[in-house]
Amino acid sequence: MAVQPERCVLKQDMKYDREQFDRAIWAVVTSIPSGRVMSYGAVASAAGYPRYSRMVSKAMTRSPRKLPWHRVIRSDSTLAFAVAGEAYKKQSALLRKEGVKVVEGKVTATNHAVGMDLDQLLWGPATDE
DNA sequence: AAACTGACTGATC
DNA sequence: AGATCAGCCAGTT
Repeated sequence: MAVQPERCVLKQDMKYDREQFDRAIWAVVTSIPSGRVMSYGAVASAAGYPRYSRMVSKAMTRSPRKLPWHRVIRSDSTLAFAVAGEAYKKQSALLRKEGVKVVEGKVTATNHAVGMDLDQLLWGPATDE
């Protein structure tokens, strides 16, 4: 099905301002609770920038503060770094330390609800209770 | 300025 | 389930 010609809910003629964008992204990432994860796309949308999933990582890299970057994963629940790479291993370790189950580079459950369906695994301000 | 590059995604096969 | 693909959009060559 052809989902989304209508570009979700947000500003499609908004002007991209990096400063502002970064702040919004940092705020969302910071709000992800320990033991929960969120996809790049979900972070972007929650920040008010649907379709900007690819920019999320850039914004996080630019952050002067330490963000819980390890809680951001792909929408298919896999980790975004190269398998076996340093970052990949670090992320898995950090997540597991928070009670998140990571199997073969894939988050199978968070400590919020072990064994839930993939859809419900991703935490977001809009979908969380 | 044009081409190439990703810590991405949803659809399709 | 796993691989491919076109679409995505600013950043980097």
